[in-house]
Amino acid sequence: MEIKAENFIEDIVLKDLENGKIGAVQTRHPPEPSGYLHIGHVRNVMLNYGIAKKFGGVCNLRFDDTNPTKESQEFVDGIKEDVHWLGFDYENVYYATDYFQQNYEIALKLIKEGKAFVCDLSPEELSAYRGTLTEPGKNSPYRDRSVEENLELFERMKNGEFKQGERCLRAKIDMASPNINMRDPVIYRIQYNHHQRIGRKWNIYPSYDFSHPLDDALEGVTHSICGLDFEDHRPLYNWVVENSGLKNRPQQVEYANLNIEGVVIGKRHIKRFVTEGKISGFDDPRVYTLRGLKRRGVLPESLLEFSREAKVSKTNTVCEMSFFEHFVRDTLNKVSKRVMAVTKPIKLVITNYPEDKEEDIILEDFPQNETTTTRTYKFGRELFIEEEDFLKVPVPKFHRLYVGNKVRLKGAYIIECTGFDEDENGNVTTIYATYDPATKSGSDCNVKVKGTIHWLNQKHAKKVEVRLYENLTLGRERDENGEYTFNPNSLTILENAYVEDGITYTAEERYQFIRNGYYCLDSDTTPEKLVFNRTVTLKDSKHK
RNA sequence: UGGGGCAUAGCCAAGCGGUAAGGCACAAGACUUUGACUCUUGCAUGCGUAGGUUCGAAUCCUGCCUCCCCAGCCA
Repeated sequence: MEIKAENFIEDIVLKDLENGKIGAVQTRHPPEPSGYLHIGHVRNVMLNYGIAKKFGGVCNLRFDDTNPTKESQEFVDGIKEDVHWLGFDYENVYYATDYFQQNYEIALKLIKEGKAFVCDLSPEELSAYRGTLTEPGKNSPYRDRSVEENLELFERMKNGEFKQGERCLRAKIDMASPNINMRDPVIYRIQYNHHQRIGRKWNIYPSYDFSHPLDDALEGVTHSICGLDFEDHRPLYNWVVENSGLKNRPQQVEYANLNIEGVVIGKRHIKRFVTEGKISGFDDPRVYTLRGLKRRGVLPESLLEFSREAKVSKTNTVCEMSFFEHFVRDTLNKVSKRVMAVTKPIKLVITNYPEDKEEDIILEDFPQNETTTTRTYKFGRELFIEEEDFLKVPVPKFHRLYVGNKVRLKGAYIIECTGFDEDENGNVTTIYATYDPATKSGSDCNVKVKGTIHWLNQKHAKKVEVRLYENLTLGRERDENGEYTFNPNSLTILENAYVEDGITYTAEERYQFIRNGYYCLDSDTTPEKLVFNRTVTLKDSKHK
């Protein structure tokens, strides 16, 4: 079977394979454990695992844990869980800290070759020496220290003899480079914070620009896939690899991150809202972390499909919310149990139906599948129907209830509306209708109606809570610290709904509340109280 | 005013010198015991812009404009 490249990254990989530049592909998924994975990460995860799998290579999970001030074990565990939930199995779990000894030895080698030096400039001075976007930088006065002095100083940095920020190790490249990343970048800094994994073992930490290419080469990564924002770092990435003395030659490939219109993805903001107590946690259903999405009822298949269909390119991608929701609906439509529910109940009386009579109405859970499980509704004289399914005065193309019109009660009979009561404010209080016994669902009847509505027997309706979510967004205002405020519209909207009492709901199932959207049980559900989260609405907005 | 990128429909995107794929959204219609799903049809004389090369240009060349990224001892 011929393997075809589906995007420009696969194209690069395929060509490298074909012309023998590499023997087998190897990739890595390199999250920094400084937050939970969010929807934007899915494509990166998928690209790395997907390409490795497609071309018969391996993909390792590697935590880029070179900055203990931002990282924690909580995020390491969380990311592993999330990757697993998405459906990927990593062959190996590595940590950048695994390579600290090798990183250190390569730093020593660079110093000995005169390609790195210890700099005493303070962070502020270093910044001033770096120059600006339009002006070249100036050489550090410490740039020409002898190899011996550099070696000694670096050793003392390692031994913890200096304060944080007092000295650093820099690569000796070119202070006049138009690419700021090449102006003698810092490759090692002093760091005394406790590290979640290695404690206080090291006093010096390699920077991303130094450790990442080295770790790629050390692991045998062939293609180092990353965001567009690292394009400027590629020359430095290559410089490090070339001067490392390592024989592997990993190649950095950049692509555009995937965003969704109006969705807050920044770790910084999400963390802040958690800390400020604005949201319940990283799994708040209003936020697009994988856990938030999961709690809201989104299935991993939808995320994968979404990420696959939002094609990879190098243009800044911001897709519409409707594009994402399409995949959520598409997946849910295939797996959701169909259940009747009423959110705004209005009383319907079938005037020619006996008061004491009750009938079992059996509906299939999955009308479109072979699955034959069913649920039972009790039909009776007094029902609830959805407020919006009735209009005092019909509008054109409205096919549901109004006086004189016929509709089918889902799974039961065809009824004809005969009248209604209203209160002094003109609000409809009760609707009256007659049913036609010959039209029972399943029987051969010639009556055709355009509308079908759902219903619940008042006596068997159980009140539940439903939560609708507005996506987390940032307000326009800034607070006293200059931070964007939490948009007050990003609320949880609590509503009541009624469902059939005799049905058991479980956290594993997804439900399509007919004509109301897809729901799942929230983790706040208790035996006494059923709480549903609305995942996404049905694609039905006309004549509401 | 430096460097690095990207420009094709409302959104995402294919296209790589031979006459603009596909998906989302939208619109119309069919079907329907969910106005869902499914199906059918429509949707760029046009590829940021101005020139040039060519029998022929979204594709090649030149100029210009827009937008994104870079001045952490973050990643």
